[in-house]
Amino acid sequence: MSVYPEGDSPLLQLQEVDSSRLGGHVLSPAFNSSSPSLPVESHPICIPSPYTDIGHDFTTLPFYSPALLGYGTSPLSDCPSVRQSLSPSLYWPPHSHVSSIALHQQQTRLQQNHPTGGSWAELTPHDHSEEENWYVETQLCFISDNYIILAQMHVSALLYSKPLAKRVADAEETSTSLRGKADMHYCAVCSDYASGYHYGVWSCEGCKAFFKRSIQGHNDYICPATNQCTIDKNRRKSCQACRLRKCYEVGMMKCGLRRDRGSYQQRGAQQKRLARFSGRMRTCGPRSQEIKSVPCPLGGNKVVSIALSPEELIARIMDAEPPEIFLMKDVKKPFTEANVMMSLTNLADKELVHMISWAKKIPGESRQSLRQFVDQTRKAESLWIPLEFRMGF
Amino acid sequence: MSVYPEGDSPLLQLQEVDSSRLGGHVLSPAFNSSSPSLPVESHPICIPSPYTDIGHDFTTLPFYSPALLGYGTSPLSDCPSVRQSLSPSLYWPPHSHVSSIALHQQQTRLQQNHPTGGSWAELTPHDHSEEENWYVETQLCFISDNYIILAQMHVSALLYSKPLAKRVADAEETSTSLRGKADMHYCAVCSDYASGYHYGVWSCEGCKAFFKRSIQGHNDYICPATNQCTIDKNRRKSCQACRLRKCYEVGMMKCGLRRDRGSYQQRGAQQKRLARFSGRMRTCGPRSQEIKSVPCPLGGNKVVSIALSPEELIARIMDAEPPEIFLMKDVKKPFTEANVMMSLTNLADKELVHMISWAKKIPGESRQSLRQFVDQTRKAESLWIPLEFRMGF
DNA sequence: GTGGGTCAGCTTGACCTT
DNA sequence: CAAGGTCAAGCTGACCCA
Ligand SMILES: [Zn+2]
Ligand SMILES: [Zn+2]
Ligand SMILES: [Zn+2]
Ligand SMILES: [Zn+2]
Repeated sequence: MSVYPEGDSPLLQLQEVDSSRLGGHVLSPAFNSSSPSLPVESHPICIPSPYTDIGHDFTTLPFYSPALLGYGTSPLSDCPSVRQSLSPSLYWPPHSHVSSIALHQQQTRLQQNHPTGGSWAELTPHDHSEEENWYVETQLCFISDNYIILAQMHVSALLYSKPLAKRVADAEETSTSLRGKADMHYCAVCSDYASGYHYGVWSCEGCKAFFKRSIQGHNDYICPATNQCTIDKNRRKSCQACRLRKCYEVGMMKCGLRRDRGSYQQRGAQQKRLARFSGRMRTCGPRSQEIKSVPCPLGGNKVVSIALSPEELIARIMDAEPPEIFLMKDVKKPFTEANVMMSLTNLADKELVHMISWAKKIPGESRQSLRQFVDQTRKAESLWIPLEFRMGF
Repeated sequence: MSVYPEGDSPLLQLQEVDSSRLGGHVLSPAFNSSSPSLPVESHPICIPSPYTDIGHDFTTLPFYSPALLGYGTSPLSDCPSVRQSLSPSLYWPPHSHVSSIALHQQQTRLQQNHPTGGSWAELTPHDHSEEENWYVETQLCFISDNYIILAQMHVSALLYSKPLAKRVADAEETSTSLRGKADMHYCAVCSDYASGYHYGVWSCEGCKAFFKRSIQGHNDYICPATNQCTIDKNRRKSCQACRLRKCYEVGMMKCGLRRDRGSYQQRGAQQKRLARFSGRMRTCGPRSQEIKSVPCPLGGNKVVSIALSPEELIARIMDAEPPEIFLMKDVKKPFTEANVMMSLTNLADKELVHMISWAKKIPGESRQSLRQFVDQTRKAESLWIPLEFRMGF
């Protein structure tokens, strides 16, 4: 039975990798703190570049509303409020519009030409009193037979207390200052002079207010062109859709990046699975992916093409268990904030790929919703711009 | 058989034409020695756009190498010295490489912060008791059937010390007639319900008012995309530039006079300037565009899908007659070099847009080369960013 | 120092006047 | 009837405050 026809798989290159290394890990909560010898890392995961295909129609992509990447503390925090604001990684509200997804590269590249500083290299273990736990989380939920399959992935890392993006930006600024513009920041959205660090990025008053209005109310914008409008100081008013898209693209979030330090103590037992890495970073922990199957209260009344016994279903789910992924091998030395962040993002990319691949192997009704998910993800992959794009590597 | 064995020769041909023309015309020795300004050659152009798609290859773009646009003094001008100071920065030296277009943004940004020249800032309206006639010229050459179509556009502008609206009107007035076309009751611009026949076309209240405002005042719009925005009821507000362009394309005109279909009107001795307005086009005043058709010596025997009689070809060309564009409305006071340059650039931008639009209406073999032209131009459109970007406003 | 509110200035277009 | 005027409504962003 092929849950997902091979020909339709948009991520063939990834599935192939996944298939080759399906291990015996089955829903295991066990945490192997470090296995640097795992072969997973040796496979470069190729996320299709968002900059190659500009012919996509993004107008129906209901994906972008919340940030795709959620950075924050305490990924498994018990505080719902925190989680709600941080975990929306791949959660998109039904009402959200997708018209704002297409990337625009020029503006992004604008910020790229500064090698991120090495401030992080100075970090030493005793500095961790202010460290925060950043994470990237992805989750997928769909119906499989009579169950609701919920997959959660997250990659976490300990970072310094200061918001990473800002630290990177500051590092860039330091680099920039070498050219004489000491304390001048530019809006990550429109390249105008930034008035401050708003909603997680350096931005101008206009983009700040625009984003504020967008997240507060009206935001169903339509691009008159192809969702690739240039957003700069003079043209930012011309296309709201692309402006909002770019706001998200550069990392603007409704919830500010600053987290209250107290969340650090809120880590529960589950969080302890997370392992530290070199004293300042956590790997993805045991199984960064969790799979939960709960009875579907609605009763799978929808068509289930192939009925599976509980045992068979379990077997398939177990068989679909994805490989472990570890961050350590990806991280380049020195452990600059930039390097860590890039590795973290790459790891999140892999997580997403594995999750999709995993979901394909879950039998049953999931195919339809999975199809949707994959389509959206494929289009949304542009969001997973590796850090080098967003941070100037 | 191709008249241009190279395949890409039409544009090269254009280049040659430009070069020769530039040497003989634009660079005419009209300069007044009293001008303190830098000579033309000392201002290599750059119009580098930071917003250019870096992934594009501009090395094969022959369009911009030598000056496609000639900015210079009008042969009729009485104040060459001032003109000289204006013209330089929009010249492309023949040796310039297009590949240099794709510049890094930061680099450009730094360059932007240095407005070129300041001598002009001292110019004040009272210095312009003599009227000056500036013009922007654009030309396009391609093969249409067995003809080489050479289109030349130039826009002349009069700079006065006083508001020039009346002068403009004087220059534009031409009595024409127009025949109502059909039962069209939808806006020709945005497809909304038309409220009447405004400015020569069926149009809605919105487009009517928009066009009114545009011809009355501020109309230096900038398209955030590639001048190809979709203009409909929902998106017409998103791109003023494309909306105005479409207004002109569908035949809106300031004078709003209707022309009888098929009526011919001779203009000039050299060529007949037949003003046919098939329900939407009109001729309004002296035409700034000249169309020359000469037999192609190489005998373009390539496929001509539709054979047109000379009369038909002429008719089509006449039908494609673009609107007039005047600079005066755009120029902001004071007449600083920056303001004038910005207006000139905007004007050239509009010219290019209109020229492409015009070329699309020319039948025959031109389609292919036009396609190339448009594609390249589209890529190069980022070059046409108004001055405020290049001069750091 | 940032999130959010404020409101003058601008654009739009339905409606009105000439 | 159409050109041109009017102005409420919506958007923008500089400014302000907590
Ligand atoms: Zn901005
Ligand atoms: Zn857009
Ligand atoms: Zn309309
Ligand atoms: Zn446009």
